[in-house]
Amino acid sequence: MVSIKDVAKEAGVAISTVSKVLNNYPNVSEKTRKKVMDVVDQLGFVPNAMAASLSSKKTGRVALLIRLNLSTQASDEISMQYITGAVQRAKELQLDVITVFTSMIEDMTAAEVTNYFESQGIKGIIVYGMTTRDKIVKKLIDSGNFKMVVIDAPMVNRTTSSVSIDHKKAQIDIARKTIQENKCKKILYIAGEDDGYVTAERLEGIRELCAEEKLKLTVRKGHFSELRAREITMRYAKSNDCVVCASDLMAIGAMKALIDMDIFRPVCGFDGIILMGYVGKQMNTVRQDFVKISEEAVEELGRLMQGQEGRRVLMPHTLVRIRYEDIII
Amino acid sequence: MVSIKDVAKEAGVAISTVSKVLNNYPNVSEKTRKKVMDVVDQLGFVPNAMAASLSSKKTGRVALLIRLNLSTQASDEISMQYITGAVQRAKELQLDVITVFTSMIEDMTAAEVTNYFESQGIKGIIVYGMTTRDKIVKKLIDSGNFKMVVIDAPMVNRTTSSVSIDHKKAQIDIARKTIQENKCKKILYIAGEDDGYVTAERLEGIRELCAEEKLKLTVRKGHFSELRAREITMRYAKSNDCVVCASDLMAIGAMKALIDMDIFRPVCGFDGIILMGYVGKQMNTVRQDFVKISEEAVEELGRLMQGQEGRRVLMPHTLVRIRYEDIII
DNA sequence: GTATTAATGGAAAACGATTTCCGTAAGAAC
DNA sequence: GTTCTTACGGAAATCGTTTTCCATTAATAC
Repeated sequence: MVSIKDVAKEAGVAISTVSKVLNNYPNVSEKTRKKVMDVVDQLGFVPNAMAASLSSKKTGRVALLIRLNLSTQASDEISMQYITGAVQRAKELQLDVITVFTSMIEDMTAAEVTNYFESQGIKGIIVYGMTTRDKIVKKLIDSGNFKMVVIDAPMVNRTTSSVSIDHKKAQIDIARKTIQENKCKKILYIAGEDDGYVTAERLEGIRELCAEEKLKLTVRKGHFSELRAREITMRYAKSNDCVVCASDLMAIGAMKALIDMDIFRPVCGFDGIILMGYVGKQMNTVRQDFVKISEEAVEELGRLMQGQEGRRVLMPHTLVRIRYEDIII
Repeated sequence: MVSIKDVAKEAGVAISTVSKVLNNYPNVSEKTRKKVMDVVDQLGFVPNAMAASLSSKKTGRVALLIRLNLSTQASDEISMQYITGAVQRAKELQLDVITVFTSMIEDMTAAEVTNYFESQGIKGIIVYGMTTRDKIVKKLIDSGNFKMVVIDAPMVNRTTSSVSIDHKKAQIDIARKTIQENKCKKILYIAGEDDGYVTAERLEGIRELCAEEKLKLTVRKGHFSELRAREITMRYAKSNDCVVCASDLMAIGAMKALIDMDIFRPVCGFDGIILMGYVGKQMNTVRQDFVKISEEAVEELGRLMQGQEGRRVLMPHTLVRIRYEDIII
């Protein structure tokens, strides 16, 4: 492979001059700059990233740390969209992403994880799917060795940003819409995981809405499980007139139960996954644009790596009714 | 960060001795080895991957090059499983994977792509979803700079292996099962893309089966599109008594058409995606274990990087009937 | 024409490992 | 006790960059 040395020799300048041209240093004459760039193009020179980062202590390496909740294709769809958005935007920003699943690091100590990322030259980490149980993430943040962006958790400090939609507002919006459309009074709410941030936010939303609108609210924990949601619906749907779910998968479970019971109750979900189009009934849901969220996370990470301070980024959500006709390709 | 120098000083030996211990060189006494390893553990030393690869010209970096066919969640599910398998197995083999989508490199010249991978220290590439149109992959192979594993394409040479199920046999197996169960005589076959390897293999399979069993065969191209499959079924299902599809998504489209037309025809698909469980009707399909295939691809790449020659690896497939009850969690 | 300053390019150290080559000490043979 | 091997450990070069610091040249002012 052609090195900076070859370029220097061919262009008749010193190695340091080539480096200066490549890194846009100011004190290089236009003439020299052009001469060097011509040779670079001609020789097809691309700097060796290893050498560059060893020398400069900077790298463009970033990790996407994903917690795979369940091996259902709902989680696949969401994770894949996160990956897609991150990888694409990273390429544009000249970063490269390595994907890591939390399962791969959960039996390491915090020091080991930190060392692992550091030895790989990783300077920034995007985290998705963490819960308050994941002490690793906190240690990663506390270590101060990485710039971090946490998706769907409100962690913000000097070196850490958070990116997410406003889950509380989104839950209120979609529930209000569903309730108004159907003039409901008694709400069955199927919540997510105990220790999740999004679960807490959404739950707070529905509570606030029901208090404000003076609706009766029954809350049960569905743990983001379709089966659990189905069982809960079986048990509590009769005595309520609306089923609000904290995820699409649970909404699908609820809908299946209602079909089995042969009763009608409006159901709404959360996330906007394509699977919703295949269950035969239309349901309201909140669409999160996971690709955009992920793109924004990468951009924010880039900003942090350039020295900007951490902050909270709120992304927009939309209310939709997913129809099969809209998604078939 | 703690360097090899620190370890050497602390252990009271030379830098080179530490390196020899770390890289399992033979001529180090057991005593010295232990002394060094103790210090390594104590200091939490992890070698700097940049420096190591710069010096040794070896890296553990591998790329997973994925072609996203459609942005449907069928493709999401499959891609995600490939990524999951690759990333996990790679970690175990001490490799790290960067994910790249073909869309990101398709406007580069072959030389640019090669340079890009080389400058990143990538030594091996796993390719999934290529068609004969993708000249980039051929150039990557021809460049001789990378060890490669191609999933679902029969490219094999000294430095390139292929991994896939036996698509032809799988198509024969699933079609034969469906046809025998329903005693069919006239088969409507909805094929995939014109220029795909798997399409050709599966098509050859169904042709062979129909010739052997003296069945009437009608072939139409569905381009892996649910909508196209639906239209084709609308048009040709009446005059046939079985619909064999080259993908699950097309099978779903076919099934929807049959429901609309209110006629019964056995339908079978290909891939074994979870979505099949949600369409309400049971269908036969071939299950490909994408995670395993991907794991095997990484292992094969590892073998190639250790000097083994390219070969063809055939993975097993299974015939299944996906039921909602089996997949709900 | 000389002195001063600014602009530019080059030499060399540094980054953190690997690896070759060589010197020394320990062990075996006599 | 001396010589010859062998095993082991250390010094130093190397990988391909970045970056600091210094030397040279050109430009400007007087």
